Amino acid sequence: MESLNRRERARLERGALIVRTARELAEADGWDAVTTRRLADAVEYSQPVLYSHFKNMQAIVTAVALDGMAELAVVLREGREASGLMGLAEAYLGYAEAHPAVYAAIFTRRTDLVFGSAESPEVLKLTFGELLAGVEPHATDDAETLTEVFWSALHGQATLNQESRLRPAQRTERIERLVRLVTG
Amino acid sequence: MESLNRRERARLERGALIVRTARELAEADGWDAVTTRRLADAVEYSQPVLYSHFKNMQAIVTAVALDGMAELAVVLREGREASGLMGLAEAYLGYAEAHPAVYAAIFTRRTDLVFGSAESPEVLKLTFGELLAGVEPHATDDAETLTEVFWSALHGQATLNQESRLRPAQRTERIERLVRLVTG
DNA sequence: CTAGATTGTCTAGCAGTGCTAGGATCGACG
DNA sequence: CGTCGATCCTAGCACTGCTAGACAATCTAG
Repeated sequence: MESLNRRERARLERGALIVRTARELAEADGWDAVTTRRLADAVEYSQPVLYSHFKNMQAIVTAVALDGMAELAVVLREGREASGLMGLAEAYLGYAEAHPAVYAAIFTRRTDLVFGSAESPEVLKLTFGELLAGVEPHATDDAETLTEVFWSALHGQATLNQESRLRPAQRTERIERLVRLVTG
Repeated sequence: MESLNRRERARLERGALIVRTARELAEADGWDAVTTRRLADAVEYSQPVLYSHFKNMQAIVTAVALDGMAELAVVLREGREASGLMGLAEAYLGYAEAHPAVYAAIFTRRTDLVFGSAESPEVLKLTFGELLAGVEPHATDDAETLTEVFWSALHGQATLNQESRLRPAQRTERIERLVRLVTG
């Protein structure tokens, strides 16, 4: 399992290159600009190479999403450890703003990964666990449901912010209000 | 202004037919299934006819979104008048669940309508006004910001629900928790 | 009632999309 | 040197949104 020969390592490397490049293209010009031809050009291979690594374009987006989820979990932990629920909220929205394409890949684009089942649960549970850990100290009874409510509220702010549907000047105030609602 | 001759009335009628059909197709098979060819087929005209009514496909989606926003405003008012903030929240999420394609057209699909400016403000302000009217009685100071927080929370639940990322069994509990957070 | 202009509609096509079948190329090995 | 196998690319399919230009229907004027 451990020892991969040169070829296998090269393959893995190239798969990672594809995901990395897709992410860069998406962050630069949006997901609509990430087409198989452009992506293939950017990694300097032809389109079929993409399909030898991923089942389809959707799978590439999913790979970017999974990477992003892992990053998000780390960011959330740091924010929480630094300044509790407020730090958590700031970290969440900060990540969504700093990496809109990745956030879209995780949450707003149609994905083939099912969330509730056995598919790719570890990294999601990790992220949800961070949220739960932040909310738990302030929950009187059902912390899990409260976490879902809190998460939804953050997600709503993230997406509505992204589309400029909330007043930008009140951004921080909205976060504080939300946190205060939960902490009581 | 008032008197439109037969032709102009027929044109208006057909424009409405296009929007109505687009909405039906979207609700039936999702927006990805709403292509210019299928839509043209469904209304029994050729594709160019669509473009004599709308600048592009995006404009058709926008038209569906505007119709939906008006409907949503009505539904929100009814919910609020029937049972206050809880009725408002139920109505909002109920509409999003009952008309997922329309809700997507309004909020999650990329739209060419700018929200903060003079473009199509009436109907949006109407909707936001309903939310504001529901939140205001429970706000101690800045009702508008609190409304944005509340709206974001609803929107988050709507979208995360749609993608089965929240436990379905706790749906009602999440709404109640959210409302209780705001009402104090 | 006819000739001309205007309006309406369609056919056919472009450039781009995701995706794939088949052949070319290149390496390792006998 | 020749063969085999993996790797990769060219070329193409069916689809997308969108549009130019030909055609048909309707209205207007004489």
